Amino acid sequence: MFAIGEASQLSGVNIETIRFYEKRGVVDEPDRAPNGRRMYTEDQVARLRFVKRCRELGFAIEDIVALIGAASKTGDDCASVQKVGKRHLEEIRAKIADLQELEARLSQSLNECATVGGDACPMLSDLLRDPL
Amino acid sequence: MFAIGEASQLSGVNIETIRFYEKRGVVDEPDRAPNGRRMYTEDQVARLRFVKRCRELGFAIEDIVALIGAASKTGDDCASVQKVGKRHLEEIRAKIADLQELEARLSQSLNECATVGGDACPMLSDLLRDPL
DNA sequence: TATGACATCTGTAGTGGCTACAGGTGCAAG
DNA sequence: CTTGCACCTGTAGCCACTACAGATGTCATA
Repeated sequence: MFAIGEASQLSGVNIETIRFYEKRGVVDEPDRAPNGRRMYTEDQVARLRFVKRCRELGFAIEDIVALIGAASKTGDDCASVQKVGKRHLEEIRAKIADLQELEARLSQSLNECATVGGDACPMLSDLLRDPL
Repeated sequence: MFAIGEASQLSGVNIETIRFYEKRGVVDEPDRAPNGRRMYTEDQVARLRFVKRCRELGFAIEDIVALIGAASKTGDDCASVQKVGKRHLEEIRAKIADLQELEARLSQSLNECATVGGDACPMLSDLLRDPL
């Protein structure tokens, strides 16, 4: 059994975040020691690690709860997992596309700004197009 | 002079968001009609459009305030604008790189999930590596 | 035994950039 | 007169945390 500080170190999840996950129902409430402190089993620490990896992959908490639900079914509900994963992958791809467009627009403005030199900043002109 | 609804339509900025920008000092407080309603000049509407374009490019509100400050100087403070723009561009590029790595990891997991079929979901196994 | 340094506890507030209400005023048309 | 709309203020909610404040417990050392 591990105290919350140990669980935090072992899982890489911040102490405050562990308590936050508990409040949100992402992880179960652990048993308490007689002095009221949280005591974690190895399995509970493993779940914290799982949540951490999912967050690193950008999954929303809601999705993670669903993934845990799918994993808890006997034999894993692979279809559900795939559904959540695919949707998330599409979101990531859409975000990448958005950001790449931003990148193109912004770097063009900045390029003009670097090559032209004068009174009115070309990047601002791009953004303004009308008087401020 | 435009009422807030007109200003919203002309600028593309939501009414609630206009009031929010005012509270945050992104745009100046407009004059009020005798009945207390906000009345916007063309310039104020143009500034709302400016803020909108900056937000579309992903600039933080704090950055936008700085950009407006630079634009208000006589002759535009092009150096400041470039500095803010370059920093933001770097952030965007960093985000793209992050997301591309996520994309790679996630799509690999999903691929395995699609090709393999069995009791334990390979995507979950990827995420778990330890017992839940 | 007293002291001080930690670890943990609960609960609340702040972050960013809005959005969504609740509850009120003002004004014109039917 | 009432319906309906635009507007007003102020507050709470979203997401996933993070950062306190203030209390209590635990442990090692002087």
